[in-house]
Amino acid sequence: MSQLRYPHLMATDRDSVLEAAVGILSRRPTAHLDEIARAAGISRATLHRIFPGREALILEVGALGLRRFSAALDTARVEEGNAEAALRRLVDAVVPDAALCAFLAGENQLYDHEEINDLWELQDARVRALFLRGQQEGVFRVELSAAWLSEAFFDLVAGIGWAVQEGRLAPRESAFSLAELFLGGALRRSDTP
Amino acid sequence: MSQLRYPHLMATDRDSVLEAAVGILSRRPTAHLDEIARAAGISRATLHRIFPGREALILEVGALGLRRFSAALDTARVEEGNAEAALRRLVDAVVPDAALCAFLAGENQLYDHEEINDLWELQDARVRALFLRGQQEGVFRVELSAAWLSEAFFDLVAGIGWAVQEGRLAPRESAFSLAELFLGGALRRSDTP
DNA sequence: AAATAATGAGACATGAATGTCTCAGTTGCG
DNA sequence: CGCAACTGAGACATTCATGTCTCATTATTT
Repeated sequence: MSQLRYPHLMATDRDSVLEAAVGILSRRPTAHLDEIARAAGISRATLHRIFPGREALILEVGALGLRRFSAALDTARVEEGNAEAALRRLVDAVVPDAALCAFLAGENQLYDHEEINDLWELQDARVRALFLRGQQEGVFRVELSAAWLSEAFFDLVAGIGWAVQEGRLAPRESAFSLAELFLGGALRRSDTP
Repeated sequence: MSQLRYPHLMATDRDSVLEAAVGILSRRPTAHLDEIARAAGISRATLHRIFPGREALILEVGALGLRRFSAALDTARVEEGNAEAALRRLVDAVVPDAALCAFLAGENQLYDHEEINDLWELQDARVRALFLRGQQEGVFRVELSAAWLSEAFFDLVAGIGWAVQEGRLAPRESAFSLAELFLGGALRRSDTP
């Protein structure tokens, strides 16, 4: 196989196909391989040469999403400093891959794959830990469980991904909109703490 | 057909099947009809007798979701009184049907059906109008667009539906968690306005 | 209790998406 | 220039969900 020959080039090639696939799959998870191949600018035959089949493709999309999300957590250094600042850094880091996260959130078929599941659990735990830490530091509200804060955060990231992809939200506004709504809520306040 | 014979009984029967279908479809939109039939406690043959086919079933699930959501908007009287109070009423009214809304949010296949699309647009406009009114009244933040507030609200409703369905959130906490996070955000505040 | 209707189980055909193959055209590299 | 690898287009078989049908069983009504 060629990926053994040109590992680096092949990796970016695979990733570019995967990103094209996300663009289609995040909207319609049942899209035909034909459509995905066309979106990636390659033929169905080549798509099959890169990924053994649909299942493998979906799996790799999930793996890519988790890699990106993991990298975003690293970039944002979520374990360091003030919890609110850490979350804002996470928002900035994750917004570019929001579409990928939207796919992850909606695709529960991946959850019977052990390796993917473990990796997801790992990243999810990091996010939950961030909220728990923030609650202990008195930064985040304690009336809302850390699990729900984490869940809601993912939901809104996915929502950002969908909204941007369908042109309902300007990409430049996305990070601000996500951070402000999630952290500050919808209510107007006279004094900003 | 029997629905002509016992219109009322048949309606509730249909709805109960549809609700069972939502339980499966909101998680896995590609679930086989076999699985849906078993979840509804009927055979695949009977499922076919009630709904001509998969497409018809999906369509009716969407229509049910929109009926419920429309009814929730009516029940909450979203056009009346203080916008914040109206939204809190809406949360209470919509939470019982959160799973249905989660399906609606994720199912973009319905959007090429004119009747469904129009009905959806109507309800969506009511929600947007609520946020716009709230902004004009000085209740909701103006830095976030009404469109995004509406989008985010749907995302969180869907998230509530998923979380409850998968046991990650207690049903009794769901309305509180949704309203508090959406309205107040994740940040702890010294004074509650 | 008899008759009628509804249901469930299963067989069967159909169609669509997938997986596999071949071959001609293209690109890239020596 | 020539060779090797890669790609795209298409044909083909296969698989599987769907749609349709029949028949025995159950329930419902009269």
